[in-house]
Amino acid sequence: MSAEIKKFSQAAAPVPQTRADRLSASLADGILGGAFPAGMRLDEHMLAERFGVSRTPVREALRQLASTGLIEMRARRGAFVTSVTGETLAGLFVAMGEIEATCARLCALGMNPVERRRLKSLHEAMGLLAARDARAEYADANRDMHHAIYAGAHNAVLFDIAIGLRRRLDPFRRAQFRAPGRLQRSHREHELVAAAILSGDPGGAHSAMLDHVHSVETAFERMSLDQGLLAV
Amino acid sequence: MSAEIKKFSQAAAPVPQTRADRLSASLADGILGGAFPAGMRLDEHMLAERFGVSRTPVREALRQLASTGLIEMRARRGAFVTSVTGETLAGLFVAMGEIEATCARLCALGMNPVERRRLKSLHEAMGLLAARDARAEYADANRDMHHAIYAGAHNAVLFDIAIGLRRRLDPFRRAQFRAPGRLQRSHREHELVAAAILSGDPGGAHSAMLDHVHSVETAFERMSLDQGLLAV
DNA sequence: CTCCATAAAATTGCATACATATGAGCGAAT
DNA sequence: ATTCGCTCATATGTATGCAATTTTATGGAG
Repeated sequence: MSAEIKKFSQAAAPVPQTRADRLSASLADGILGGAFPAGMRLDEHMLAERFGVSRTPVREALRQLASTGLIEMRARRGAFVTSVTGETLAGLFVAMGEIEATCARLCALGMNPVERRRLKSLHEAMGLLAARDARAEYADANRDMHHAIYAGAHNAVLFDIAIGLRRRLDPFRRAQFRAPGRLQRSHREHELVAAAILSGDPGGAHSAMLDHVHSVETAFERMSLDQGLLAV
Repeated sequence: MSAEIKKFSQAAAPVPQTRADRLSASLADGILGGAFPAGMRLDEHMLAERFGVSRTPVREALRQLASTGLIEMRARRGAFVTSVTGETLAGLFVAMGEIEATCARLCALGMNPVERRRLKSLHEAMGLLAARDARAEYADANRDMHHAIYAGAHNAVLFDIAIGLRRRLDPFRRAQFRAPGRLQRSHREHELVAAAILSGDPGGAHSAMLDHVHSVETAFERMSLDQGLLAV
């Protein structure tokens, strides 16, 4: 898989060589992991001291992160962790669903035999994981499956867009697999998507994927309501 | 329109306040205008001297441009103007078509009466321009029309993606309206898109928009073959 | 007590200087 | 003649210092 990602991805360097790149990755982890909560002001001096570097690579890392949507920069006012309101989150889910549905449609139209076989075996492996209720492994396989669909669309631009959206949504997706019975339901939805793609049904793949992402969003909303994750 | 853009757009500042922002805009213009040809190495010292600033804002502008796909940065090797091969250009057109088709579909599902009326009047005005063969004005109105469709999807993420793609394709779209009869044909295609949206036919809007973008791509390919624009 | 104006502090923006890696050029050995 | 390896110039990466702007604090007037 990593070869495919590397082939398509334009921006991200495989091994971050410069301090700014490493910082960018660390900051992204910190934001996604919750160390830097939404809305927090990211002071350049503080970050420089915290990571033991000067302000220059910090500034470049911030510029880089701003382009991913993780932070927001306002001239002469500093960088802020993007505060995700319920509205923007819903917008992200809708966009993700549309992009993934588009990829699925293109997969149904143009996946080659090798890609189809891989998609099928991935899906079947996930069935076993779902039966065992192996959540962590299922989540990993789920990521691979979705990436395979992005790649199967055979379009570098859509691939990058999809990867970027997924990165932004990742922190909010993590919780949803904890819902009871979610794995099995996710797998049933995948079944519809995979079947439509493998049988060459573009319209079916499109709507099946839309349904799936909508279901993920709903599962997330339930979890967030239960746990009070979102202050909407 | 500008209010709508401002409302949805996240990143771009309306008035570039910092030198890095101004530089970023200037460099983008230079690249899109042909002053910096594809594949050219963008030397930081050269740019700093050329624009009368230090390397620091130049570097920040380059980072910003890298995220738009206009240039490509390799660690310790410098920045290069992205060389658009025929393949990547085709990928851009496909992605643009899919995104625009998705927006059109969402428009058909959710445009409000005000937006519908505006879309209709924009389309009708373009009919007059096409009849007069007023190419420059038609191109402007065409941009407004497509922007109205992006906005009508009611999704900030998709809006930003669509605007970004359009920016990247802009230099290649300019020529296509010079093809004889292109305006009239473009307007007939718009007719199908607008009718489907206004009648609330999501599937029809989707496919009509896909057809339209494909037609734009074809027109561009003819022009570029005639003029030898692309060294494929 | 509230509000506004002014000034001080803090933070970002920019410039300059230094460190380090890349790649071109040259020379020697095979 | 070709290739390998070394040296050195050049360009990028990083650090630091100064300037400009924003924000906060403070003092006085209403």
